Amino acid sequence: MSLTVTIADIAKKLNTTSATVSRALNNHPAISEKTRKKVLKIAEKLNYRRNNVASSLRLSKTGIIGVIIPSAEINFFGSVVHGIESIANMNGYNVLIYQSNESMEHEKKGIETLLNARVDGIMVSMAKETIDYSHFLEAKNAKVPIVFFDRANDELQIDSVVINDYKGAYIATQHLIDQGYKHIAHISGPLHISIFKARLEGYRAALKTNGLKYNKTFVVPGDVSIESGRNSLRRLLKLAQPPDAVFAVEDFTALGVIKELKEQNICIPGDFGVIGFANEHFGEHITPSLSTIDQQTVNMGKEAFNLMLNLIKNKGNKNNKPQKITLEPVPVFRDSTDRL
Amino acid sequence: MSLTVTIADIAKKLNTTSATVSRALNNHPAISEKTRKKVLKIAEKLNYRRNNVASSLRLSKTGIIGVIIPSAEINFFGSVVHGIESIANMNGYNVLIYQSNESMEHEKKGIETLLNARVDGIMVSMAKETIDYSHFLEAKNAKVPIVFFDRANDELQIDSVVINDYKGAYIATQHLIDQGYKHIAHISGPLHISIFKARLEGYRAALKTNGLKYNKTFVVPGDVSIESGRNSLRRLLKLAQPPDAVFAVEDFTALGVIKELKEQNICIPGDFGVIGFANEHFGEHITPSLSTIDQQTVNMGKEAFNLMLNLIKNKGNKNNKPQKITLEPVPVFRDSTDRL
DNA sequence: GTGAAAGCGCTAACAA
DNA sequence: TTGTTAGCGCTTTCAC
Repeated sequence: MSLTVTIADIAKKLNTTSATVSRALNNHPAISEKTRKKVLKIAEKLNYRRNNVASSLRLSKTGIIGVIIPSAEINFFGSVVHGIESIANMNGYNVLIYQSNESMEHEKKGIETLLNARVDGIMVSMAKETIDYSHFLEAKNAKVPIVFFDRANDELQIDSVVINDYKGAYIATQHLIDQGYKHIAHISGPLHISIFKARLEGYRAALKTNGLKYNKTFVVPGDVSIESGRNSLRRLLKLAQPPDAVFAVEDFTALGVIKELKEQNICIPGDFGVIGFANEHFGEHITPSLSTIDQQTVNMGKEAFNLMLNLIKNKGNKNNKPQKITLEPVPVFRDSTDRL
Repeated sequence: MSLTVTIADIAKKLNTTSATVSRALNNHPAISEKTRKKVLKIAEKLNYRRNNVASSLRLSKTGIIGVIIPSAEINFFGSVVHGIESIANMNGYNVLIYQSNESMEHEKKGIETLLNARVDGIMVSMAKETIDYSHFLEAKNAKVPIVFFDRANDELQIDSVVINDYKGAYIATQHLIDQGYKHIAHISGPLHISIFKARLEGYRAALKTNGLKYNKTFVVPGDVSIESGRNSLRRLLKLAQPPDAVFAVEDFTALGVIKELKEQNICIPGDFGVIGFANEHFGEHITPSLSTIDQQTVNMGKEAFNLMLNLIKNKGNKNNKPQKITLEPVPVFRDSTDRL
């Protein structure tokens, strides 16, 4: 008994050729119903399974989409991948995951690996560390469609799906103002990543609209982590005129802020308001529960995959300017800002 | 300019043959340093990239490991995948993810897809729904190595990595006893899943060892969710003689218990102790922080991959009986049980 | 509607 | 050390 059954084996059994069998299995129009049935029957009987590797080589397409994310352990990315996968499978694509661990080197290696694997497209949410973009351009040069989601870079002329971070930040800041907080600080993320920059701008815009003056010392650069939340808050509290609320660039930072405030016995939301960004699962369960901005993760994955599908079908429409889909942020207000 | 550079292109430039180029690129011993250097230089210059699809077809191996998980959105699985990936990449393998969404049908389709993709091995954590195992046997018949992690089935003669759930439950229960709780209840999971059954048994054993009598009304069947934690606790508190502690089958259930206790103004851990299982991320951040049993997720992924590597190297050693690695549960005691 | 033949890009046995 | 040759399994053009 041979380990792998090929179309040649089926052909032999039927005194026909591989070509006919291939056509039968692929529902080619020019095939008689009779032989199609015969082929299918034998295929079933021999437990035939198409060798997609051979097929891929012949067709120059693998039906695999590579996805590069910073970490599978962060809810947000797991959730976006979920969205991507659900719709990818419906369209006959498989998803190959590569984790960058927030490292640019890993990310470069990921692109390299995926290109070698001849994936039909690459979807990326950039690592925090990434400051050089040559690897993305390499994919582009290799004519492999590429799409960013969430952590994108606008200058690369690459399609992307993001949420309206500016608006989300604006809403978050406005909410703090509405709740009566007067001195609102912001702990930012790495500003070379456009979403983090946009959040800073949304924060500033909300201050301006409300006639609050923008105070440079109230913006502390962080790196999107619990620790950076803690440290940043400590710095803020040392100011001569400390803030009474923080809009943190994302939830883990906000969590660090809350932990530090609790340790210093500062009452949330009474004396200090905190709002994050991302709607990570834990926010619902901590005390006080965390106000935040939801990013429509599953939807983001689906939209990103749709962009990918377009690129694949249109063979990378280089004439058009890059598509950018912007999803609406969804406010999720909970206890950490609720002082009215 | 050709879209893809092949070894033939390189060979032409150097007036040599594909064979030589291939050898040079793969560091074959029988190649002169001189030609190796020349080849590498041209390859670099032409931006050559090996076509792994062709290579896979020739070598009958893809360097891809398929992983089937119930959902990428659950911390636990994201974390195990993280472990698998880290060590897989170190060994030159890539990881193809497939989500079953807890559905047996999806799981079957996943196996089918991965077999067609000619992955070098398949790693699975079974869907809750799965009651028929023919698809796993199909992979086995196709001589594709297969390994279970966490949600395994012992009867299939398939290698697996699990943690010692019995012992974990025993430790959790013993801890509650050590903290002076006298009336310990258990909210269980669906008992047809063996890990949940093992936890119930561990709980009973600990009671017995400590001379506490087993009270049937103290075991409430749940379904692994926050709501089931809440409801079960309400039921328990209505008993004539209510418990003063709960060992919950996993963390989300425990979270439901804590939420309900807080609403009823019952003091944790003073009046009531709570311990969970799984060490989900949120447990560290809620108030009071949740005592639990850690399952060594990343380690589990690594061990599972090592089993896979062995199977691949030994070409599925059918003589030996299946390997089963049992990891030790790691107690994580926090505030929710700390009343001494 | 079916068959013959070529070739996707790579690697390896064999020969030189 | 290098070249020749064959073939992995599939699909497709061209002929009949």
